[in-house]
Amino acid sequence: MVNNENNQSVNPSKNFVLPFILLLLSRVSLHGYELSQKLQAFGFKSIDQGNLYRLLRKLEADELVSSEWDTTGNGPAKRKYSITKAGITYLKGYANQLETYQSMLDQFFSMYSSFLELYIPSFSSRDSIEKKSSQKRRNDDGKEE
Amino acid sequence: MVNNENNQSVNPSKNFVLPFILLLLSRVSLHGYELSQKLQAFGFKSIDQGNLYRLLRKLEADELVSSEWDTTGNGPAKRKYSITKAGITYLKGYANQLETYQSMLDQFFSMYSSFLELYIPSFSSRDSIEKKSSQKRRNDDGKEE
DNA sequence: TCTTCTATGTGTATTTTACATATAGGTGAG
DNA sequence: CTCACCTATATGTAAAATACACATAGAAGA
Repeated sequence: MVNNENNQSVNPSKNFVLPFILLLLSRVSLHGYELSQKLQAFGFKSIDQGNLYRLLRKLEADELVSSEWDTTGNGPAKRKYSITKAGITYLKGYANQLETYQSMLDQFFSMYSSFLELYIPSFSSRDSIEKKSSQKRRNDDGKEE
Repeated sequence: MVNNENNQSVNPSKNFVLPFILLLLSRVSLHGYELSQKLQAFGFKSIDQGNLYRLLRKLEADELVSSEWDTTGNGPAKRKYSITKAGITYLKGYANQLETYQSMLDQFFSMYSSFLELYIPSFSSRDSIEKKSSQKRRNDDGKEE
């Protein structure tokens, strides 16, 4: 599931959630249930709990994360996950893939704007397509041309 | 595979290529081989030809596209695909999902910048993270603040 | 003739995802 | 005290998606 260095899938549809998990764990150790909630906050509306726990065990087997039981606090024991050095390396690789993905989406919406103008002639290009983007991008020189 | 109106997957990892196919067909009719090439130009580096043709037949069965044999021109006969009215409706639905996806990526890279600053203190935020984005986004008023 | 490119497919194993279910500690209502 | 509900982790398995191999066939050119 976790591909090796030269085999990281370029197809963004594979394990999309994985880089998000690694990124969250790069900040602070979390257990599965917390991860599930943070991922939902990220926009993953239907994380399958069972598969998430299975994925975490797989990541541990691949040594991208490590875990230990946390019996402090109340409620059932929690398995607290931390990222490993290898996990950080993978995070960087996945981030590169997500950039490609992002640029594909940019291309999609650029073309989609034209589509809307064809099908809905009254449509003005600023409405509703691009406004959900929470961030802007800069060029290398920091200007925004 | 193609979910109905109330069941369109929020998980962007499912059938990521599908909205791109519908978008391409919304502009001009294409046959599978052409689609394959255009998708590669979009950034899909490893479209499986066999699965692409299978997906197109599935889309036709679901009436999101229609096809007819094109025997003009030279070379083997081509199956020319066109988008249907239902296909256009689905395209709009998928576009909404991709917006969510885009915002998730924005959140990812926002957090990832902080990560890099922690792990690579000399990192300056304009370098290498955001520069691969081919496009910029505007606010609703058209300015780029 | 042989290779290469265009073009469309099928077969099938593997991987991923979806859905159901199990276990168990803790909290609060009634 | 028992029942519902939340936290927390996990397994079993069916369905869907993807990867990889291979088949067929027209046309072009060496």
